[in-house]
Amino acid sequence: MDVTVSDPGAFQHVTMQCRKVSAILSRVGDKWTVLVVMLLGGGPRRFNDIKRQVDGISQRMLTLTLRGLERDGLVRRTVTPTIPPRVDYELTPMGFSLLEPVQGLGAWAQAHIPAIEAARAAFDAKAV
Amino acid sequence: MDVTVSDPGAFQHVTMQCRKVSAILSRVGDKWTVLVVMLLGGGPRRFNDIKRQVDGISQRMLTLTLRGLERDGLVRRTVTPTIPPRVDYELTPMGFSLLEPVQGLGAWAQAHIPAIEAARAAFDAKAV
DNA sequence: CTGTATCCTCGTTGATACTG
DNA sequence: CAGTATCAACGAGGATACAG
Repeated sequence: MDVTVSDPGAFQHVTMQCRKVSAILSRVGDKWTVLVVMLLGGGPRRFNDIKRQVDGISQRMLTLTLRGLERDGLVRRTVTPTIPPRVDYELTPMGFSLLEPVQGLGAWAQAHIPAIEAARAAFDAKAV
Repeated sequence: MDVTVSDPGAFQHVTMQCRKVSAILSRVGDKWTVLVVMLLGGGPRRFNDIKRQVDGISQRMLTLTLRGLERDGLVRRTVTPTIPPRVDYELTPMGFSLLEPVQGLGAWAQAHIPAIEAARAAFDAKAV
């Protein structure tokens, strides 16, 4: 992309855009969203499947997370009105397209875990 | 990377890793961190320069954000003990390396703003 | 200029219980 | 099974004042 960061001035007139981008980014930094998206990257899942695999998430939070993703058009919710009801969640094409940049960041994070932990240890050591 | 998401089973044994990655990702989703990192991508800045350019950030939050970045080894803090004191912040090599994946995600976000806003409008319309 | 120290509020989260 | 409703607790964040 031509989003050259080396131009400081570029930040003056994109503030508006930055807000929106920042808002979207915050969803990626969300405690559960990324985990759910990554999981759904493996294919459709039912509500309780997700709940079981995303360890530690509460029913409430899973509902909210899925609603948010659905609202943003990243996930599609399919209800099969049987008894008991069955609801499947799956990534939309846009949801899948998010997977790539997220994995890029995930790869960076994974690659730098040792360096970051070392830096923290060094920092904390200095701070007594 | 070989982080194939098409393999559902891959999530069973990387949970531990996922936690850490998720924690790092949450910093990217942080309200201010990304903005500061992007700004510093344009070169070293002084405390108040950042405060002015990252519009809306409080002194307290800027301090905390910079401390966090410094602790993680992403930003270097240089104090010049003059009167009044002068403190410069700049990205470390690791900080710069973060720029690339972050921009990847930023580009995705920017490219999908219209689609997401449309999806939200459609969703909200249905919900009455 | 560059922080630190309090206080206080608001939003987010989790636990729990209930419904279709 | 797949939610919704309600409530309590916690922590992030802003405002303000002060310090080196």
